[in-house]
Amino acid sequence: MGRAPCCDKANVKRGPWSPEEDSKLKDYIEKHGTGGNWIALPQKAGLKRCGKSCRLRWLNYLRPNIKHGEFSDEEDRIICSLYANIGSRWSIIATQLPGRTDNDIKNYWNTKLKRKLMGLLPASHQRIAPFQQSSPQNLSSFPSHSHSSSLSSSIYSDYYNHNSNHYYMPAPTSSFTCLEPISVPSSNYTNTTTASTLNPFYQNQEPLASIISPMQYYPIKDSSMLVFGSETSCSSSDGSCSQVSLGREVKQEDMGFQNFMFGDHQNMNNINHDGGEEYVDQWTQKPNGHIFQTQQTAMDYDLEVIRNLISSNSNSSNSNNEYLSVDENKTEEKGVYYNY
DNA sequence: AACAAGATCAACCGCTTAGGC
DNA sequence: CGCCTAAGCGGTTGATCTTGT
Repeated sequence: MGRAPCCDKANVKRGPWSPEEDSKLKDYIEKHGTGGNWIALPQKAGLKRCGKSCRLRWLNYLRPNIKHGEFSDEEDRIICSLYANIGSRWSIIATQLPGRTDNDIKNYWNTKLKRKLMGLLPASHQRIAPFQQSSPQNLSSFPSHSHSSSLSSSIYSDYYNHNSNHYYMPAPTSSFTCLEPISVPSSNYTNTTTASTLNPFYQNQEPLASIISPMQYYPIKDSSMLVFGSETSCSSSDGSCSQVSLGREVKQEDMGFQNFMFGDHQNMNNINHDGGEEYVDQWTQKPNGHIFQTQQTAMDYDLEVIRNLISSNSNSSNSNNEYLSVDENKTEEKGVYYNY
């Protein structure tokens, strides 16, 4: 048999939470924790709410260290970079932004950041799908518009600030630097500690550079294995502060299309040269024991990709499928599976 | 000042996944 | 192994706030 039903929807309060309810929930959780059972919690806490609602309220609002207010340029960068790589996996993105919830990030993306990225158009035109207006040439001229918004200028500041401490791969034609401005030391990485230490922003966090786009870093001389460490910051998704590591505990679905590099040599990535175009063979071990090889071009993602994602998402109710379709254009699965 | 339109974001909905039975 | 439910997650909604006319 299964478990008891979630809640009787007819007898639960809905809508905005009152300060009294917030107080009750917060007090209860601070004293007793969630007990691993959200369904039973509201009754114990004296709340006439669905457990699901309590969970959401706690995770998105009442939980300690929740950060509200303006997103920084750095956060903007992280969000758009991750979005380019993993799509709308808000909970995963949230793990890289301590204090931010997936809901927050999702709202921010949908209401502000997306528009910033598309902000090359006047505000009065931004509701029109840009891809139906812009030629590829226009898109590729993005950097020349980079001072049109704070986001753009911050993003491109690194693009223009070429120096030996930055590894980035400006795409030959289009140059989306959301993907690029994470500073990376010039030495080859072999472990998380190195990346984290040399990137102050990522101290105590994942070395995001490796998540954003591993592909962007491989041209560094020879094989530059980027390895995820463990994540100790709270995930917005479950509030349990469990270890969330994109490299180690990422869900199966997150691994299939994202060419994350993993520690423990679970991945064996080789750089190849094929007719002048670099690509990477990636060997990704899935949780089910399969080893999954993908191939990806060196150019990886750029602004156009993000814009296409935005565009295709707005044209479809199934954003996941849309995202994957874009990804599939970039990634050629060889369809080789190895069972352990 | 009043109204409309747009922007924001908390909350809900519904689907997927994991795990108990 | 299949059924069932809780938890988790992303998409969507709608109330409220802000801005423009």
